Parts: sequence; C-alpha cells; structure tokens
Amino acid sequence: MAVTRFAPSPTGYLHIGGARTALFDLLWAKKTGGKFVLRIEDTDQSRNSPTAAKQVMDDLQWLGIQWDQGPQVGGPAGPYYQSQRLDIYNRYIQQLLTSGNAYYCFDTAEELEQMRKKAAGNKQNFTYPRPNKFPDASEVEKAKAQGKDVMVRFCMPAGEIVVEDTIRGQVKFNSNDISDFIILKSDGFPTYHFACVIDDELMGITHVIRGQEHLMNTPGHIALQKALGFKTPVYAHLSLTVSEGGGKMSKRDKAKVLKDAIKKTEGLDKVKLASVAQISATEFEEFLAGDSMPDGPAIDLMAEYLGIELPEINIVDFFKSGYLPQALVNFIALLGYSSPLDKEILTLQELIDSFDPTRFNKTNSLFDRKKLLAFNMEHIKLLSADELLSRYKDYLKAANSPAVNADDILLKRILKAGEGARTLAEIDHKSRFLFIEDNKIEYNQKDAEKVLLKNNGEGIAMLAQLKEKLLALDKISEESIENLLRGIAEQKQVGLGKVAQPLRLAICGTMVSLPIFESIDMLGLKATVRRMERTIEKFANKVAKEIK
RNA sequence: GCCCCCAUCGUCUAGUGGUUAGGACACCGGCUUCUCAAGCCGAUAGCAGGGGUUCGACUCCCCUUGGGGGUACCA
Repeated sequence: MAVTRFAPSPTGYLHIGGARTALFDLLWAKKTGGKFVLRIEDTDQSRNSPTAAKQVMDDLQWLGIQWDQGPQVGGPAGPYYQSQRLDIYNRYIQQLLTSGNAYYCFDTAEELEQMRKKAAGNKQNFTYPRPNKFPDASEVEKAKAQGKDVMVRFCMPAGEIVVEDTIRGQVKFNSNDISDFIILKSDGFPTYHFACVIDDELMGITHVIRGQEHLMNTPGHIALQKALGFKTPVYAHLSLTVSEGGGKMSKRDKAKVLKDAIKKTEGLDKVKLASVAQISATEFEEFLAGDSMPDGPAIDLMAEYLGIELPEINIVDFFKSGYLPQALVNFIALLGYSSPLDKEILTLQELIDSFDPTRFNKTNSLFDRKKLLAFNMEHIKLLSADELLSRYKDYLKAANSPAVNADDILLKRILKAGEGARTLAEIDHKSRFLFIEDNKIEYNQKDAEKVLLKNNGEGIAMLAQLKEKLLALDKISEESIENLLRGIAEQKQVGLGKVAQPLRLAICGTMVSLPIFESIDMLGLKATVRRMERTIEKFANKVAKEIK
C-alpha cells in the first residue's frame, strides 16, 4: 500500500517531465492499492501564477491521471495548497528552534553572494558558516527593529547520510558538503525543503517518487526527518528526460528555438513583439541577451505572432499538435522504465496492472518525437469510433479549426477516411478543403504545375472530360465515383493517378488530401464541379501560353 | 571548482557470469498504392576505452573518457 504524491509548483503549464513523475506516482499507488495525493507547492510568492494550479490540474486530468486526495477532491490531510498551511510549518519551525536544531540568521543577499564568491575563489564548495552561538530572542528583536531580513536555517548534523534509493541503491553523502539550508524565508514562507518534509509526514506519504534533480536534496530532507522524529519514506529518483540538444527537457528548449528565430528575423518590431508577449521591454531584452526567461505564456505568444513552431514541451502543446493523451501516457511510461509485458503499446490500465518498481532504469532518456508519432498512430487505431470522435472534437476546438462546427456524421466519415494518420492534426489538415468556400481554394503553384500544366496541360484536359462524365453520373456515391475514375483510367490506359491527381488539385488546391473517392462524395457533386470549373478557368490560359 | 548520478544499435529499451546480444521507433531497400500517410517484406546497425577478478565477462571491481544533475530566501 503505497501513498504517493505529485507536488508541482504552479508556475506554468504541466510539462512532460512533471507528467512522467505524476504518472509513476499514480502507477505505484494504484498497483499497490494505495492512494495518490496531489499537493500544490506554492511557497514561492514571486513565481506562482494564480491560474497555473488550475492548468496543471486540467492537464493531469486530460492525461487521465486522477488523484485520490488533493485540491478539488479533498482528503484527510488538507489543505493541499502549501500557502494555506503556514501555521503548521511555523509550529515545526518553533520545535526545531527550541530543540536547537535550527537557528535564526540575518544575512542579506549581497553578503551571501560575497561568501559564495570567496569560497569559489578558494575552489571550495560553499557551506554556510554556522555561528558558534545561535542568535537569541533579543538579537532577533533587534534585527527586526533594524529592518533586517530574518530567516531560519536548519542545523545540519555531522556525519554520513545514506539515501536508500529504490532505483539507485545506496547513495552516500558527507554532511560536511551540505550547507545549513534555509527552512524559513524572510517572507514567512517555508522553503521547499521544509514544507515538503512536513507535508510528506502529515499526509502519510510512504513513497517519494521524483526527478533525479532532487537526489542532492534528499540527505537534507532525511536529516530534517530525524530531527523532527519523522519516518523516512521510500525514495525513488527517476532518471531525467533530456532533449536533443542535451540537457534536461524544459521550456528552455522552446526559448532557444524562439530566440534563434527572432535573431534571424530581419526588421523585427521588437516593441510590438514585447507587447504581444505581454512583457516589458527590459524583460524582452534580457530574454534575448541571456538565460533569463519570461514565465507564463510569453514564449508561446511570441511564437504564434511570428508564425513559428516550437517544440512541444508542455502537455497542452501536445494536445494542440493533435496527440492523444493515451499515446503520451504510454510513451512517457516507457522512458526510464520498461514494461514486463512483451508489447509496447499499452493502455493506462495495462500499465497499472503490470507496474513493477524494479523495472526502472538509471539512465537519462532522450525524448524521441518520431517514436511518439508512431505510438500516437497506434493509439488512434485503438480508439473506438465514438471515443475518437470525442477526442477529435476537443482537438478541433483547441486548434481553431474551421471544422469545429461540422456535424458528427461528417466528422466520423473524415476520421474513417483518415485512417493511418499519425496525429489528429494530419486528419484536420487533409480535410480542411471541405470547410473552405469553393472560390477560396488556394492552389499550390508547384503542385498545379506538375499535375495540371505539364505535358501541354493534360491535367486540364482531363478535368474537362471528367466534369462531363461526373455530371452524367446518375447516382453519386463513393462506389460510383470510384468506378467512374477507374473506368476512365483503364479506358485511357493510364494509371489512376493521372485522373485522380488533377481532380484532387482542383478540389483541394494541393496534392495531399483524404482519399479521392471519399473526398468527392463528402464535398458533393455540385461543389466538386464548381471547383473543377474554377480550376479550368484559372489555368486554361496558362496552358495556352505554354503551348505557344 | 566542489558534490552526486549515469554509460547496450541513431533513439527507447530487454539482458542480472556461459545468448547467433532480443524487441520497438527511425533510417535504408523492395512490394503495394489516387496523394500524404498506412500496410507488407527485407537489410544495416550496439555492449565508450583501459586495467583487473574469473575457466569464462555486456553482466562484478577500479581508472579514464563522455553525458547528465546539483551547487538559491526556485521547486
């Protein structure tokens, strides 16, 4: 019976790394018949956005990762927002202060910076110089009166600390390397290290599953647990997901692509761009110049304005690109973990039922988008027609597709005709022609050249003949259209392509669409003919010119 | 700099002293084909390097190299 928790800090959308951690939290809890707790770690007043917690929860739910205890659903150990638990933390701070395991300090950021520089100059790892005598109440009062910042640090005990990690085995740390870290900030909020230890105990968390970036924090947490008389949970530090460029996969990957694009764009209106992104000119310049990155939607807003595509990092990015949550869940579950089942395409339920915590591996993994695409295709095939339809409608809405208002029957036909697509976006793009007015079709010049104009305009000639025969058809159906087109091809001793491609170009403007018979049937005879006529009209004189 | 983690095909991985080192995705070739996909068939491809231990190392130990993480009044 494992009680696990996912503890995001609400600074933006849920990203792929967080989703993976949450997934394994869920798998572990469900497999053992335990509970999965969601806790919002909003102890950084400057970085938390009020909407982010909601976004994170929406994303989790979209993925099908539902928590048993936490915001929206409640539970025995609430509240589940850390910002609402300040009085609890304060009680434990007092306990530590009284027992001599913590002490006040008053350093400014500048003073700390100086100490760090000095340590670096000596090629030494910086650890906070613990005072021989801890400041007493009167000194605290004095510091407060002088307007100084007051923080509380944890007194790191001496000796070796061993982390027993399910994935990594024993990892040993020397306490001398670990600084007396701050547990209470000058704004009265606890730091992550403190709040998480308190809450894990109070919420009965038995298994802490988190990214490897937290491994170094663990000895400090264990020391804290000992000082407080808490139990130490089972730890499992997950290998990280890295991106092609190397480095932990994060929104920095998006920032990099965006920055490069901005630098390449000539005559760019930077003031306008900053305003689009809803950031100040200073923030914008800092973003361009260095490593700083605006929080929130700024990066996506700029990319949208510039019309460039950024790599998907956040869960919503994948949603908007036409991925299925089932595919995403399946894919990230197989990063740093392998299923005991002898297949790779797995449902969430299969993942839960077969979950085996000994099957994690220690190596970082690269997020391979091509493989995700393949998984997505398989999961599209796995869905029932109704499930697919429902997902597709959600997608169309998110993608602002003109197909949003189409009725279910048409959408189902499109979905059927689009079988084999790798993303919902592909299906949408291949069927956009159905939702454009006849006279708004834009022709791809290269494609038109190839199928209409080449060989003295044989494509145009084909269209003219086709039009007559299509009109003569007494009953239009996929079958009758297919028979007609195949008949013509046979009669003329040419491949079906010679007949179908000009037709496709006439109705879609491009050489890529859903299969031609279905396409025409869905479009309808009248619209098809109108588009053919328009195409003939538009290109006939070009053919004449070429013949000259 | 210091601390910590890691190392099997291009990628995700199986493998726990004796295997023809297996699968999936990608790539390449072929078939199929009304486009893009899809489908079918096939091929190429891997134990980072060096020392040990052992009758025997992909597997255990050490070193080197490489990659990653941490080094905040962020989480």
